[in-house]
Amino acid sequence: MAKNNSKEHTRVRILNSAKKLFSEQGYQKTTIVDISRQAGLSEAALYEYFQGKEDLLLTIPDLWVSELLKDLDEQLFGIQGAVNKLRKYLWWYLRRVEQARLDAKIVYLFLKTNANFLNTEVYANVKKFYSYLIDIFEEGQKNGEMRSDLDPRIARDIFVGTMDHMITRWLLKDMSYSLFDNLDHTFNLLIAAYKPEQSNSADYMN
Amino acid sequence: MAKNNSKEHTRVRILNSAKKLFSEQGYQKTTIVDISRQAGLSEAALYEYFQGKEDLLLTIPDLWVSELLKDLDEQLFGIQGAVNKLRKYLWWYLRRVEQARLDAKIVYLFLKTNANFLNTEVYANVKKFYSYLIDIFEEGQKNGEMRSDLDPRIARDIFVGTMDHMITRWLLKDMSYSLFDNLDHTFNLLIAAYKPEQSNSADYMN
DNA sequence: GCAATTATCCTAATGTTATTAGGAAAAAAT
DNA sequence: ATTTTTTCCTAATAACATTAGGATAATTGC
Repeated sequence: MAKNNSKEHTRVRILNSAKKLFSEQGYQKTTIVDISRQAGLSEAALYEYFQGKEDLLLTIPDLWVSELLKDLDEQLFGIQGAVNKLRKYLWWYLRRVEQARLDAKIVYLFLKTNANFLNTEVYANVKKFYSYLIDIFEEGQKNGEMRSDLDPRIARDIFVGTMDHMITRWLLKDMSYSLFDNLDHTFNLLIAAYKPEQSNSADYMN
Repeated sequence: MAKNNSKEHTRVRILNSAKKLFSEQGYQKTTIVDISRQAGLSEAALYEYFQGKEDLLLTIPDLWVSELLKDLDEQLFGIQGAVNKLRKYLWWYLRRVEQARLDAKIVYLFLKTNANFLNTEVYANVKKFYSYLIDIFEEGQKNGEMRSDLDPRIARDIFVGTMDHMITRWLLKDMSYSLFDNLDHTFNLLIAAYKPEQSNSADYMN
């Protein structure tokens, strides 16, 4: 345990250094020397723990996204109705993003660039993460919360697109405000897109 | 003219080589030697035309985006109503993207990564390009096509987010289908989000 | 037309970085 | 206490981006 512990500890230390430097200076401008110094090691020692710079870049989001995925089920457990689930999904995810800014920055700004991204575990997990939404939209259609002609994949595209855009903008603006500003309005607009065309009555539910 | 012409010609040849290679192999994996060979030059000669690799990366989108911006006014000229303008905006832009896949790939996958992006002419132009939408939403509110409580900036975020997401996905999937598949449905959903709450009648307009 | 100037290009450095070799020091196992 | 394994380090090595310095070709001014 002691061995494993210190080995794991060093690994984590390197990851955190990389995370910090990548998100501060960008992937390209961060050198292996930077990272290993920050972690209190020589460059060569770093290669005992990671295959190289790219491996480092891909491992960071891998950990974060699989952690998210694990939490997602639990968060939505017991929530009734598609709209409520959707709302929880959005609020929960944005909070996680605000809590893990560095990870988010790496995922949103540096990962897509990478040529190997599509063959990564991360990519598979991101897909799972988003495909969850499809189930929610299908549920919404079945129970009448959402319009019957809604294509769940397109509904997902709009939802994910809006989320991702908000996050990317926030990251580019140096995370200088809260992602929750005006979130209610945004959410209501999205719901309006998904809702059945209303004829009358029952507008006081919100 | 002859001088200028051949100089411009070489410049364009280099740009096209870079564009091709960046979008094929990614920015990082493309070397200056690759680019200069492809353009039929030595590495050093390339530096007569561009300051370096990064300059090359930033110049490509710069040209494309400013060209788009020039065209935009003309495209929307004479179109009546906010919904119609929005529709035209979407259809026109996606066509331009399909026609300039390499440029689009560079803008969407490699540009945001770059640390200097925010200080670029491109960034300023992208902002202009998107802020056009705000005018459209304001017009829609004034003439009653859109709900009065609509925040134009948020409406824009949803619109741009959805577009960008569609395009990014399409690029990552190797542009293997048309961006226009299901576009009508997507557009209708978005419009539903923006429209005033309808009470009755007049549902047959589409 | 011809010397002078300028534009365009090349070969050969230089410098920065990622990655590896080869082995020392420390820790763990026998 | 010796062997084995883990962890780390000081140099290489190698891939690139970028520059130096100058050759060749084109253009200009006379």
